[in-house]
Amino acid sequence: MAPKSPSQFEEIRERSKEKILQTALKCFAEHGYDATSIARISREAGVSKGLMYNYFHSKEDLLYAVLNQAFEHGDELAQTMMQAQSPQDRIGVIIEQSFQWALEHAAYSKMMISLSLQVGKFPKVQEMINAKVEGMRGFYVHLFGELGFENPEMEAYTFGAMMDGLSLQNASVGDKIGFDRVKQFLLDKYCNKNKKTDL
Amino acid sequence: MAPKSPSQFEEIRERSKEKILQTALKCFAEHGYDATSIARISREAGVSKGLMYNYFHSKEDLLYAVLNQAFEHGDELAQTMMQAQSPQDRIGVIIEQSFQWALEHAAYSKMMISLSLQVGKFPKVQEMINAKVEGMRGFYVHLFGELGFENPEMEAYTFGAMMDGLSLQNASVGDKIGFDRVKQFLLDKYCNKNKKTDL
Amino acid sequence: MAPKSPSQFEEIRERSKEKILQTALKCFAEHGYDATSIARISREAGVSKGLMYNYFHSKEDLLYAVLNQAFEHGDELAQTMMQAQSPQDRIGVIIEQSFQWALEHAAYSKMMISLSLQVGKFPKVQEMINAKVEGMRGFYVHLFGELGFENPEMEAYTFGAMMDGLSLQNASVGDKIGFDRVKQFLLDKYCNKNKKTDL
Amino acid sequence: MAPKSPSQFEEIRERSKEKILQTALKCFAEHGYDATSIARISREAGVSKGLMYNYFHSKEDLLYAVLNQAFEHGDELAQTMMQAQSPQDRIGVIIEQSFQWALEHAAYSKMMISLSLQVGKFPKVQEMINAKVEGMRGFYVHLFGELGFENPEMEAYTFGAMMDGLSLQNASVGDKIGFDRVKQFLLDKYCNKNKKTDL
DNA sequence: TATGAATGAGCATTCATTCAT
DNA sequence: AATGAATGAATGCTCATTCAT
Repeated sequence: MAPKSPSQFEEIRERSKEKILQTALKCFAEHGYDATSIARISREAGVSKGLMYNYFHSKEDLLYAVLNQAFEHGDELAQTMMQAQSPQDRIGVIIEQSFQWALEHAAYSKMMISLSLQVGKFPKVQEMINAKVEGMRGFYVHLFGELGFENPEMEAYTFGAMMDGLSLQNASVGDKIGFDRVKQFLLDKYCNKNKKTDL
Repeated sequence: MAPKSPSQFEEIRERSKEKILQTALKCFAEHGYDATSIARISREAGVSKGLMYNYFHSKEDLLYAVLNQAFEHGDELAQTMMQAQSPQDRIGVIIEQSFQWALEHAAYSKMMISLSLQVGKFPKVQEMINAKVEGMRGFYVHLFGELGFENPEMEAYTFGAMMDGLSLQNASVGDKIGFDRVKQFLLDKYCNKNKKTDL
Repeated sequence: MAPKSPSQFEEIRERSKEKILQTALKCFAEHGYDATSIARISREAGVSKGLMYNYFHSKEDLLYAVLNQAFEHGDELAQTMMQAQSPQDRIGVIIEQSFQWALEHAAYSKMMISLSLQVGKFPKVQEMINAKVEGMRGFYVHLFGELGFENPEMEAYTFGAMMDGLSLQNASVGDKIGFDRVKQFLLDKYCNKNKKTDL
Repeated sequence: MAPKSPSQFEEIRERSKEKILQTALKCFAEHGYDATSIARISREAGVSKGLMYNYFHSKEDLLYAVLNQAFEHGDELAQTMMQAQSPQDRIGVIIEQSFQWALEHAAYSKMMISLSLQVGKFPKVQEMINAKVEGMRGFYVHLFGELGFENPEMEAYTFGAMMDGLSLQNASVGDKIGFDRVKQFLLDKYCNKNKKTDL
């Protein structure tokens, strides 16, 4: 009965929006963007279809919002990676984190790869992904230089391709070969870490 | 006056079928299976929607036909690869051919990757792809053993992942970094070939 | 400003649903289930095609809903029939009511007969109709026994067949011969009622 | 090689036409008019789709041709019936023949009833059926007069309705109650035949 | 006479989006 | 802020019919 204060409205808005975003991420990752209907998202988020259009202009808009949030998480991850001191530690952290992330968020990777393949359809998505990839590549090149490789650019590029390939494998058929062993192999190769990780 | 001869009909059939298959491949690759409508394929192939069902029972059937054609191409490639004599030559041929194939048939790769991500939807496709991949992996492991690597299994696996990753790059954003240089880098790394290719 | 109340929605839903059901019955009866397109029903009901799927999962579902409504009417009728005291009154009521129902709801009869002929296609419909018919037959046999017929089973069966035949006549060519006279003839025959009905 | 004589052509025409008609009757009876595609008829008749349009203007035309042929058979049957000498024999023959025909050609009855229910769609079919029914009714009325019934018109009408109803029963659920017993019951009732038939 | 490739209108169904309340 | 009824264009698919040979 009592009129709500502006801040209360704001809070309600944020809660609904967040709920929608989370549900949308889950659905997009689980079934893909195309196969996820607005009806499903709204049902699973417990809101009406109409409300979704209150916060997001269109289904595509919702996708961008979801991706932006996801990229923010990715950035936090990148920050963590860069805090390691020695180059060997840094690449170790990258390998560790990448595997962990890929395994824990397989559905999410799947969505990203899927989107990146629909070339003309989501130019904004392409841009977002490209920017990330380019940034990552620059970082890799520098890192492989520090590690003393002769051709850091190509090393960085092929290393990145390999990590992408592993992610693709995981996204498509899952962990059939044992990613733990692959991770250990890579750690040995790039960091000379002989001690087993506890994973 | 006389009815068309069976061979005339056969020729007409083959021509239409081939036209549809090619257009379907192009569309599936460019926009993905789901986002490609029968209407679009028929429009771009210059035939009626109805005709497609004269040759293919369903959209899914058409997909399988396209894939079978693709796999036939792939098999021819595999034959070529295995004819090289020394292990160094073999991996060289693999690298050369893979790059060439990926660049020339980016459409196929794109479609395959896209399909491999829709896990539950096309069990037949999964099977076809898995069988190929497993076969390839076995071949790789043996090859890296011959090449004297300490851990041929992991080397094979990471090498395969890298090639997949490159293919994915090509399929999503195209050749931005210069695959020629990457190819040369890999040839140098795995075959000690110092002479530049003429590309 | 405020969202519609649940009861408002409920009312709107009921109105639309009822409109669709009535139109569907009319169309199914007039042209048969197969020959009636969803487009036609929605057009005649004055709603969009899409809306129909808001209330009924499929065309078949819509059919079942229509049938259920019809059976409810039938059940009410059966209740009335059984309230008559003497056997003569009961068969009189049956004859009166059957004629009245067949004439007033020719659409229902037509649809039912039509469906009952498509044997393998709607097992559920077959079941529903068979159950009704069997129940009715049992009732008839008992009744003709009470009326003192020598072979109540056969009398009941042929009586039922005759009523079905009349219904079929009405459904196909309409009342060409004057069902009133037929009804009077049957009342005279089975109830010795000499007084004219007011129909 | 040798040019065919006109009579040879004629013979070929007749053979093809007859084959198509027979197959069409079989298909229409088995699956109904609507559910039978031209493709199916031509396939099962072993001719091309095009040829069918050489002999019959349309699918509807084919239906009329099929029905005409069928009615001719029916007429032969009627001739047989009328050759019996006494009225008692005549109605006996009618009952016997009707049951035999209905049981042997259930699919065919089904098609007729089905068609007769699609009122506006096949006016010609309606006409054909109505003409037959009227003719039959006249014959029945006369017969029931000869048999000494008080109200021959109504007796004829209800008798016809009953036979129709039995046919409908047979067409929809088949012989569940034992038509033999029903037949015997009717023979006893109308012909005072006490001797069992050998069926 | 005979063929079957080709057409296009029609079907049931789905779904992003709008809007009155 | 929030609802869900309503829309209509699009989808995969079917089938009677036409036509060049």
